[in-house]
Amino acid sequence: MSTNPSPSLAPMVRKLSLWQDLNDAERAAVLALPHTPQRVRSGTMIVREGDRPQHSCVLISGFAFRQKTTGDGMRSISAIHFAGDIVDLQNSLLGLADHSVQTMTEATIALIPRENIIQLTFAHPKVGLAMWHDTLVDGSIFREWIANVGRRSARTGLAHVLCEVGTRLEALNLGRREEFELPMTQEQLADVLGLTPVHVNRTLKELEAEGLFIREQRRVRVPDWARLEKVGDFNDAYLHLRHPELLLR
Amino acid sequence: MSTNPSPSLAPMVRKLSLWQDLNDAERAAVLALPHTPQRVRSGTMIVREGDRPQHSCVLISGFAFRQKTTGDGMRSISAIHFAGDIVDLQNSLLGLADHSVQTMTEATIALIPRENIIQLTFAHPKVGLAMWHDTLVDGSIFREWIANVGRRSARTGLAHVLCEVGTRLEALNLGRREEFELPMTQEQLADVLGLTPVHVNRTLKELEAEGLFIREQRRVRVPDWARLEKVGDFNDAYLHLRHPELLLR
DNA sequence: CGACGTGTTGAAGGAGCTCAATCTAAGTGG
DNA sequence: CCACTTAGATTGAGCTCCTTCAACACGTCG
Repeated sequence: MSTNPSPSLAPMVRKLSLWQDLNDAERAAVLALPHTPQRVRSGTMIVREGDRPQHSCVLISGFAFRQKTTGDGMRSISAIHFAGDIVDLQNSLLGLADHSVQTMTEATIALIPRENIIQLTFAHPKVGLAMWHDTLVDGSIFREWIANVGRRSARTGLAHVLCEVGTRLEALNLGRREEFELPMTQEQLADVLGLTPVHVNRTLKELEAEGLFIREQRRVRVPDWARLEKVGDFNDAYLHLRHPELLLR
Repeated sequence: MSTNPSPSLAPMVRKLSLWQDLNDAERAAVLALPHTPQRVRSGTMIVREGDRPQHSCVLISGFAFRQKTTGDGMRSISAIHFAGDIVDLQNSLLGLADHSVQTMTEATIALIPRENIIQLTFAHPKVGLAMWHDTLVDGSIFREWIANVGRRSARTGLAHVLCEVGTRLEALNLGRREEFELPMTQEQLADVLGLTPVHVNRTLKELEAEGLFIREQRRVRVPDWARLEKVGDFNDAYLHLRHPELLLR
C-alpha cells in the first residue's frame, strides 16, 4: 500500500493537490486506486448520455469534452478537459449520465470503479474534500460559461474561451498561455458558444486580423495577453487557481 | 448534541435525504450545526461576487437566485433556488465568491460557519457525500442551462425553465407542477435565458396564447403538462430526482 | 397624488443564421 | 507517387430571430 507499480494516476494526484495539501498516505491511497489504463482514438465516446457508468475516468493524456444533445439534434458542449482532469466524477457519482464524454484527440484514460472512489472518501476524507473541491471548480466554470453563452458577443465569447484554455493549460503545466495546443475544430468551438461554425469562422478571422491571436495548425499563439484578456472580458478568478487559504491546515 | 431546540435546519436535512439515507446520528449532526436564522427582505444580496464568505447559507423559506455580472454590466442568472436549497456551499467552500446570491422574495436564511460544515464532513462522511451529491446536481443543472441558453429558441427555453421550476418545486413539496408559485420578473427570466425582457414578454404571451400555461399574479398554472414538456424539450433526468441505486447501502 | 417597478406594444435595425458553393490539407488505396 | 476521398475551413448572399429604442399602461406604496 506504500508504492504503486504503475504510476499512471500521478496526474490525478497532481490535480487534487491543486485543491488540498495531501500527505504521503493520502497520495499513496489515490495512486493505489484500481484502474485500467487504456489508449483510445480521437472521437471515442467514453460515456454516453443515458448510461449508468460504474467507473470514473481520469484523462491521463489528450483532450476531451462533455456534451449534451437537445431534442432537435443540436449539440451543446459544456466542458473541455485536459490531461490530469478527472472527467466524469459527476456521471459516475450521480448514477445516471446526463451528458456524454468524448475525446477530441488520441488519448490515454484510466477507468476507476466508482465503488473505490466512494470508499476512498470514507478512508481519507481529505481526498474526498479535494475531489469535491474539484467538482465545485467545474461548477464555477459552468456558471461562467452560462454567462459567456448568454451574455457575451461571439467576439468576446471566443476570446474568453481562448483565455480560459490558455490559463488552465498553463496551470496544469501543459503549455504557456502565450502559446498552447488547442486541437478543437471550429464546429466544436461553435457548440461551446452556441453559435454556428460559419459565424465562428468569420469571428475567428476577425480576431486574427486584429492580431489578437495567431493560429498555427492546432496551436494558438497570443502576442499580447493583456489585450486578449480585455477583449474577452476575462478574469481568471472563477478558475479558483489561487487559494490563499486552503480549506484545511 | 442529541436534540436541537430550534429545528430550523430541518429543510436542509430533507434536502440531503433526497441524496443519501441518513441515520439518526447523521440527521442530528446536521440539525446541531450552529446557525443564525435571519429574516431578510426581497432583493437582499446574501453574498456578493468577490466576497470571501465564511458562512454557507441554507434557504429556509422564500426564493433566491445566483448571478454574475459581465464586464459591460450585463447580468447572467445561473441558478434559481427554493426553500430547503443549500445555496452557496460553492462560494464558501471555494473561498472566493465567483458569483452573487440574491433573494427574489422575502426570505428566511440560516448562515452556517463553513468550518462547521467541513468538520461535519469529517465526522460524518456520509453527510459530506450527500452535500457533495447536492452540489453535483447543481452542476448538472448548470450544464442543462448552458444547452438551454446556447442551443434552444426563446420559446423552447422559456417552456423549459417553467418545466424545471415546476418539477423541482414539486420534488421539494412546495407545490404541484400543474400549479406553483414563480415570483420572478420578466427581467430576471431574461437574465436566465440570455434574452431581453422585451423578447421574454412577447414570447411569454405567445406561449400563453397557445394555452401552454396560465399566469395568475406570481403563480403559474399548466393545463397540459405533457404539451409544455414537449414544447420545452424537457426531460427531467438531469435533475437526478430518481436514484434507483443510492450511492451507499 | 406622484413615483417607481413591472409589464406591454410598435417600429426599425443588426448580430448571427441558413444555404450553398469552393478551397485546403491530410489521409488511403492502388 | 498519384488519383480519390473526406473532414474541416472559408466565403458569399439573403434572411430571421432577437435587439434597441421609445412609448405607454398598470398597480402598489409612501
